[in-house]
Amino acid sequence: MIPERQSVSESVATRLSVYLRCLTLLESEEVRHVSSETLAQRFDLNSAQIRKDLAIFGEFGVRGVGYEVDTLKRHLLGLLGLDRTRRVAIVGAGHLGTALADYGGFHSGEFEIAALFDVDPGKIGTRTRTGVRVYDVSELPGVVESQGIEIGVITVPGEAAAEVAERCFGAGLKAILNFAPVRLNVPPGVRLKNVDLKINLETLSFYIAK
Amino acid sequence: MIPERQSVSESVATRLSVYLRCLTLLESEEVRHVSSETLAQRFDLNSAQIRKDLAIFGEFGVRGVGYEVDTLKRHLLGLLGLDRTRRVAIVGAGHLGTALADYGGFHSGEFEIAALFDVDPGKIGTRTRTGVRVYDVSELPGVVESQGIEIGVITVPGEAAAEVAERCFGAGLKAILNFAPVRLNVPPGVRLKNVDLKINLETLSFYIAK
DNA sequence: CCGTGTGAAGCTGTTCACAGCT
DNA sequence: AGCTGTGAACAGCTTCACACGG
Repeated sequence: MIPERQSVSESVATRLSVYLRCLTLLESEEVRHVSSETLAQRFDLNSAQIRKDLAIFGEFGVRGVGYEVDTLKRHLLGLLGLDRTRRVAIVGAGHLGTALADYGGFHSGEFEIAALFDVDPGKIGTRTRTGVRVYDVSELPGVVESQGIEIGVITVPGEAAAEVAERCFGAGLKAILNFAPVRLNVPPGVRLKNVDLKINLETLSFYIAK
Repeated sequence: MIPERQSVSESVATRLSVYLRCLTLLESEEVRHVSSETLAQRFDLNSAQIRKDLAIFGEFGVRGVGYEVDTLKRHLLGLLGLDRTRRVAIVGAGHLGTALADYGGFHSGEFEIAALFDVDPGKIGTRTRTGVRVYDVSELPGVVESQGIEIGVITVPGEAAAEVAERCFGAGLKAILNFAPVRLNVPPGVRLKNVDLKINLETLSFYIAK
């Protein structure tokens, strides 16, 4: 009935996260119940898709009534594995890495940036503005283990990314968000997502060209 | 024959950018000619897809031979509108905005971060490490016009994003890269791409959950 | 009667396989 | 002979439309 994670498509997983955000907004407006049609109209989604996405994981709605905002939100938090704080390590304490470490958007209890890593002796031992500590990359396995870190964010230059990725896998990280402009080969069981800023800009450029 | 930009799918546009990167790498290795099959094997792509993507825009290859690296690269640069430098404005001179402004990955001649914008009087008039100047957001239309800026990057907090986006449209920007965690409504003719870090992390979290 | 959950239809994007050009 | 360019097959995702349960 409930499918293997690997088999659920990226689009569905992404939309679950979108639905969660919509519900959080509705909750702050003290809306108690919502139908898939109302959700769809309000947030520019397709109602059938919402129902189908949710139905993959169970029957969260009530026929003839709709979904209870609070209940559905808790279900989504559970599905997304956000019923407990997930700890994140950022490898690469450059400007981007430290900006992400201090980025307010993550500090809602779902994610905690537990540590930064770098090779620069001048950075190791320091802390960011919000107090995230910078460790030597060689300490990655130990810190990941002791702090219960599960997700790695790679913000090193492209040349260093492949080696850093190997270290992340070796340290036991099971999910990687990669900002380096290179394609990484991941072992089975590890999930990778790329955020390639240059490719994003080039794609935009394509549509305004000519 | 050559299709309207709007009709070309996002995936194709993104892959053009990927192909460009592959060719740049081959060029640096002084490889002169390449077949779709070689490209596919080397960079883990599908050869039929490469051919089909390229064939949308013209006949860039030679049957029985393959593609000339240099020629194809120039075609791709042209298609992506990168045969001249595209100027970019970043709105939001916080840590993320300044990190992006100084990010080395852009400085290959294709893009130039021409200006930063903020509302904080303490930031206005300053420059980043690499010399990008911070302007008052109210100066957006004037600076966009005088500097020939075409692409906007939004790195303001979610609450401010909708208003900032309107200012970008008003200033005539035709492409927006949005880092704020909100869905923006764009007028026709403007291209939007979202980079939502929280959604990326939540999607990763989904796959390591349970 | 209303809105969910879902089979079926429709559509988009990917891959195959080969005709045709060099 | 070799590899591109491309119609046809295929796969996956989205949307429709309605049966079913509250």
